[in-house]
Amino acid sequence: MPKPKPPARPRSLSGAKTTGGDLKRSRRKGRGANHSSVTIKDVARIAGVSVTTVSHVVNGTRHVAPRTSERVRAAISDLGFRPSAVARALKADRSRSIGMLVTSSTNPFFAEVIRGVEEACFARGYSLILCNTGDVSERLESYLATLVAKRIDGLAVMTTNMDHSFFYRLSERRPVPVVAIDTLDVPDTTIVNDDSEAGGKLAGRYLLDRGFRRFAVLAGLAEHPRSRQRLDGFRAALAERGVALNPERVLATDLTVGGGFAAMQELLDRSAVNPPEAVFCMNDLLAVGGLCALSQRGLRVPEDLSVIGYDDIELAAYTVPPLTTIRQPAAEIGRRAAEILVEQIENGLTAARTLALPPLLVERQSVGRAPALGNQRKSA
Amino acid sequence: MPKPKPPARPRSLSGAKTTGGDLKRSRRKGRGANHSSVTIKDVARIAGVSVTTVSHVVNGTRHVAPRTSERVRAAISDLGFRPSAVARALKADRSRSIGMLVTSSTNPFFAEVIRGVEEACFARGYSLILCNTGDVSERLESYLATLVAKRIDGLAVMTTNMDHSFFYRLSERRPVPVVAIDTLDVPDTTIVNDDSEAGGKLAGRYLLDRGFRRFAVLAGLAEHPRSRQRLDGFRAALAERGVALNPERVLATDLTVGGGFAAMQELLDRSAVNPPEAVFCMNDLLAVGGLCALSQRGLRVPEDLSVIGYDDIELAAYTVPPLTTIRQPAAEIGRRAAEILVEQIENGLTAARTLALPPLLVERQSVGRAPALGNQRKSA
DNA sequence: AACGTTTGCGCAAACGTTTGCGCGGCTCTT
DNA sequence: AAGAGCCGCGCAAACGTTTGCGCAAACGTT
Repeated sequence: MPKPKPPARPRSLSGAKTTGGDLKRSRRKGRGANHSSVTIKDVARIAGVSVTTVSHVVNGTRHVAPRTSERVRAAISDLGFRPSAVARALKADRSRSIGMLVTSSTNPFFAEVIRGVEEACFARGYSLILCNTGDVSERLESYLATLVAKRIDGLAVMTTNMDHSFFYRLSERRPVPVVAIDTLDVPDTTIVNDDSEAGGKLAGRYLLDRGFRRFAVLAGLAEHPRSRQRLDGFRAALAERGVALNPERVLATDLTVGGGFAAMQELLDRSAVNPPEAVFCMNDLLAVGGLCALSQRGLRVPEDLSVIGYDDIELAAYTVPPLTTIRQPAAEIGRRAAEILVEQIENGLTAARTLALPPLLVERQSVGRAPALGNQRKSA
Repeated sequence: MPKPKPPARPRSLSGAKTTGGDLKRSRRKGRGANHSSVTIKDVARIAGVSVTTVSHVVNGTRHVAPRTSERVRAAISDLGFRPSAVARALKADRSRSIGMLVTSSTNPFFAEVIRGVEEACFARGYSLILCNTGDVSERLESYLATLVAKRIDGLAVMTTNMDHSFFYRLSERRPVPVVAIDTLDVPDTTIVNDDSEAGGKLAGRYLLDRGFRRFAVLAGLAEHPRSRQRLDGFRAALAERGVALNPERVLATDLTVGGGFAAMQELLDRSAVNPPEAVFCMNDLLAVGGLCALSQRGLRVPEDLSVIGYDDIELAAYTVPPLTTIRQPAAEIGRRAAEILVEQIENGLTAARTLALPPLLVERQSVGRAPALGNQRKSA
C-alpha cells in the first residue's frame, strides 16, 4: 500500500469567475491526490482564461494576445499539462495511431521493416500498435477488432501466409487506409515491396556469371507469393542463357532457419549423384540453416557448394562464410509503406498502387566460381 | 502567424464531387457513406431502447430482459457496431494500451522479449505501442511525451544504455506503472530479468568442467549492467576453483555482431602468445561476430578455441558450429513483465521487486574439451 | 386491497478536447 | 461624433461512452 505522493496538483479551486452554480466538486473522479491528470480546465482556471483560449494557444489555431498567451503557457508548464490524446481522438475522430499486423516480429527481416515503419510513423506523429498474428486467423480477427475499436487511422499488414480472403473482407467494408507490405496480388490495396523478380534475376545472372549451371533452390511454401516471384525471376535469368532448372531441385519449405537446415539436408540426400553447384535460398534465414547443414555434412562453402541468400539481414555479413545475398532495403520498405499510409490518411485515399523497391546484390564469400570458368574475369 | 491548416479531411471516397454551398450532409460528420462509425446511439435507435441499455448489454453490467437484449444484439450485428475504445478510454481514464520503450526492436533477443510482452498484453486485452528509442534521449523524451498524452496505462522499458536519471525522472512524477526489463539497479521500479549472475556462473563452471583454464571475455560496455553482472558470475565461478581471469582478456565492446567481430580480432591480435582456450561472449550476437572473425583467421571452433554465448537467440542453433550458450527465457521474461505490469495496472501499485528468471545452459558444439583432460568423462 | 419488493429500463451528467458563433471594446475613418 | 472594422476572447455544443439515480410496472405478501 504505497501511499501516493503528496498532491502535486495545487488545485486552488473556485475563486474564479464561474457563476454557474454553487456546488463544486473539489476532486474529479475519486482520484484523490493522484497523478498528473491535469486538464485544460485546470490550465484555464490558473491562467484566468477560458478553455477555448488555452486550446488555441496550445494548437496555435488563432491569434492570442501575447500577454495572455504567456500566462497560459506559464500555467501549462507549471501544471505540467499534457493535452489528452484520447480526448482529441474522440473529438477529431482520428487517433494518430496506426496498427501493424505482422506474422512474427522476431523474423529479422520483418523486424527491420517494422523498425522502418515505426520510425516513419514516429516522424509523422503517429504511434505504432504492434500485433503479432502468427498467421493464425482467430488472432488476426481478434486483433483487427481491437484495432478497429481503437479507431486506428491506418493499417499496415505484413503477413506471410495470409489468404486473400482476408484482404477481400478488409476491403469490402474498409475501415481505414491499408497498406500491404512484402506481399503480392492483394486486391485493391496499396503494396510496398522489393522487386522480387528483379532480385531473382540478380541472383540467377550472378550465379551464371560465376560459371555455374546446375542449381538448386530452397523456396518458400507454395502459398508464399514473394518467393514464387523470386523464383520466376531466377528462372527467367536462367532461361536467358538457355539454362534450365530441374524442378526436383526446387524444395518448398517454410522460410525459417530450421526449414533451411532440413531442406538442405534433404537436398543433399536427394542429389547424391549430380549435385547442384549452387543453391539459391529465398531468404537469409534459409541460407543460414543451409550453411549449418552443409557444415554438418562436412561440405565447404563455397569450395564444394555455393550459396546465395535473399534479404541481407544483419547477420548475413557474419555467417561462416559471410553470405552473398540479395539485399532488400528492409527499413526503407517499411519507411515508404508508412509514408504512403500517412499520406493516404491525411490527404485522402488515392488509387491503390504497387511500389517495388530495387534489390541489390551484395557480394561476400559464400559464392565461388565454377572451376571450368576460373579464368574468366568479372566484376572486381 | 500559422494559418490554420486546411480542412483536409476529405475521407469520402471519390464518388461524388460535392460542390460547395449545397450542404446537405446525409451522414454525421461529413463522412459520406463511409465506414463503420456507427455509434451506440444508432444501435439504441434501431433497437428501440436507450443507450444505457445498449451499453449494459454490451458490457453485461446489469440485467436486461432477454427479449430486449436480443433486439439489441441483433441491432449491433446488423449495424456492425464496435464500441469506440477511444470514448471508453476517455470515460474510464484507461486506454488499455501500454507503451514499450526499447533500444532497438531488431536485436534478436529484444525482439523475442517484445514478442513475449506483446503476447501477454494481448491475452490480457491490452495493446502494445512500440517505441524504438535507439537510446537517444531526445527520441526517448519525445516518445514518453506521446505515450503520456495517449494515456497509456503502463510502461515497459527495455533500454540498454539508459542512464538512471531517466528512471529517476520517471519515478518522481510517475504517470503510470512501470516495469523495467533486462536491466539492473533502477530505483523504486519493478524489474524483470534473467539471473545473469547465475548465468555467468553457469558459463564459468561449464568451461572449467571441460578443462579450460585460460579465458577471455567479450563484454559489453562498462555501462551495461547486465553484462557486468554476468561477468561477476563468471569470475565468481572461476574463483571457486582458484582460477583468475586476466583483466586484459576482458574486452569491452558494444553488444552487436560487428562489435563481436572486431573485439575477437582485437583479442586475437592481443594474445598472440598465450592465447585463451575459451571465450565467453556476453551475448550471442557477439559470439556470432566472434565466430566469423575466427573463421576468417582460419581458426577452428572448437578445436582451436572454444566459444560460449549468452541468450540463445534462435540463430544460435544454426551457427557454424552451433553455439553452446546460456539461454535466457526471453519470451518468458517478456510475458512475465507484461503480466506484472497488467497486475499493477489493475490491482494498484505493489512494492517494487525484482524477478530474476533462471538461465539455462544449452550445450551445442562450440565448446570443446581441453586436451589435458580429454580422458575425463562428463555429461554425454 | 394495500403495500413493499423486484424487475426493467431511461435521463442526463460527465470524461477532456475542439470549434462555430458571437459579443464587447478598441481604433480608425469620415 | 458616429459608424465600421478589427482584435481578443468566451459560450456551449459536440465527440461516444459509462453509470448514479430514479421511475414505472409487475409481482409477492399480508
